[in-house]
Amino acid sequence: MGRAPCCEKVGLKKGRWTAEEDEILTKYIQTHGEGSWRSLPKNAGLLRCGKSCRLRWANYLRADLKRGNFTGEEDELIIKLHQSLGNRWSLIASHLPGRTDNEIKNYWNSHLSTKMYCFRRLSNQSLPVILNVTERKGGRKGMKDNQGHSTKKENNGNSSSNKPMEVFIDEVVPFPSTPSLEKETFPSAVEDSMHLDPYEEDNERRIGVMPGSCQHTGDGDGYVENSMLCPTATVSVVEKETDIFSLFESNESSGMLCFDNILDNELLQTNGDSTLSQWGLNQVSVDLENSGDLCPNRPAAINKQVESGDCGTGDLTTYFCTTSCFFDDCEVENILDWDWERNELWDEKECIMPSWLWELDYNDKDDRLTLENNDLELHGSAVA
DNA sequence: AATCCGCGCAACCGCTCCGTT
DNA sequence: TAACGGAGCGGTTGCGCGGAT
Repeated sequence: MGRAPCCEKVGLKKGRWTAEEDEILTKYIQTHGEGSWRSLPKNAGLLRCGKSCRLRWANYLRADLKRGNFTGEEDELIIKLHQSLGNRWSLIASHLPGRTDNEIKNYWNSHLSTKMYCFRRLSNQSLPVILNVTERKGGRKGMKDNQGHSTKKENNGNSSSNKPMEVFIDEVVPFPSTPSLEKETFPSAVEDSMHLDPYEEDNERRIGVMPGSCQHTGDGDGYVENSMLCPTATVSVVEKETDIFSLFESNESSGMLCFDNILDNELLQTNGDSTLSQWGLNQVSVDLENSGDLCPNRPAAINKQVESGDCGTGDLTTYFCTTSCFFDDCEVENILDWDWERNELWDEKECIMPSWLWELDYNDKDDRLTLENNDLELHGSAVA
């Protein structure tokens, strides 16, 4: 027994709104104001469901709506808010004047979420795997046949409605979680990109690329603001027998295991001898007020905050970085920053896009971001 | 020129929340 | 306190445009 319909559906029009309908709805709301959506269609003389009227008004006809592409600032804000709030689109929209929840949701699903490179543990596999999450493929779907029936195939109970985000797996690669698994296949692109053989003499050492983020951790009043400033690819060296995936907490909403989950949980509460540093990551605190000159070794967003002076007395901000860029005065080996304008990952120092992160068959070694042996030494000594 | 395919986005659906009776 | 109904939210669908073949 289903739920009673929200309105009498018989005889109601569905589908795209016409200009005439828009005009009727707009004039009615301008005269009578918003609200009473259930009775509105009847009173206004529209053959539409009240919900449909509300949606049309809220998402399209309202005068205060902003049109046009999302700006870089809006992108950043959406990412940041989504990190904190999850899929609460209406809440996110309330922070972006002129943007609707529907618009932001669509934008997130089509632009922002699809380039995330995430880790995921498949339920039927004992070994963690790396999934290459690529952009959504497939054109029209669910087309109707000429009788107007949906042609969508049944999926044997694996309803996509249970999956918040579609994930397309190009390649599944077993991830060696401990040295005892050292002969497992290692992601070729990762291995290759390092110009290192992870299986040579020093077998204690293991190289991995973890998609990550710079993490901004509040203002000293005990509140941890889980806001992501930028996703930063972190090159880390793992020296101890640690199952990285034991650190991951399942993302409740998507089931994806993302690097941010690590930062959201245990790593935020760690100290110098923690698992954080085992992974070649260090927590760096910056005194925003007294930080002096801008440091190229910091994430750009931190420097931007310092530069703008957008901070109060004694404000501290914290971010995580690889060991090689831990010290402000040391030589930076690599800081990979997401370029929201280009929608690409860039090496801030070399000004190149490390395409090996996305293209597993990338062959042009000259343009490739490299991690030389001395980087490895730097990682190793600092971790120790 | 015709067809296919990828994608953006408007709109629908079903559920939950919350105020009222 | 329970029942009811309106409003709002988030997930999903599918239309239509434009580029590729």
